[in-house]
Amino acid sequence: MPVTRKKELRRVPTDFEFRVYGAANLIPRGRVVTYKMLAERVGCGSCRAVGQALKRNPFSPGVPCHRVIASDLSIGGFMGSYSSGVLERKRKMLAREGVVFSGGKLFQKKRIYKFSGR
DNA sequence: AACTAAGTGAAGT
DNA sequence: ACTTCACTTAGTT
Repeated sequence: MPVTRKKELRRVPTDFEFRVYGAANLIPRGRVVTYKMLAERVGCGSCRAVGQALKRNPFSPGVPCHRVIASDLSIGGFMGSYSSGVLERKRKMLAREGVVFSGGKLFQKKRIYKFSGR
């Protein structure tokens, strides 16, 4: 068999997904954005849609999906899970970039990256 | 039609 | 003031 593709797991990202990944890719190291902001940036009125796209992120290490947090400054989810372990990993990654969480919330608001232009 | 890595508001503590 | 719960929203698959 020529192709060992696993159904839709490796399907080509849709236009919408590319938009989301592109926006996420603009987030500098040491900064974070909220799902809502990302949603607005990609012209999407639904933060959930963004979450779905990030979840299926094919550029896992490339696109900094771990720099996207919830609007209430809580860490949100990661890889489709809210498990302590996974979230812990996310927190650690962010901490390594200087983004510190305290009490489950972002410590410094100034770490929030504001999308500039348009 | 069903799902979602969210957001918001309300209520309780 | 902070935490928890339930409902709603908009968009994707």
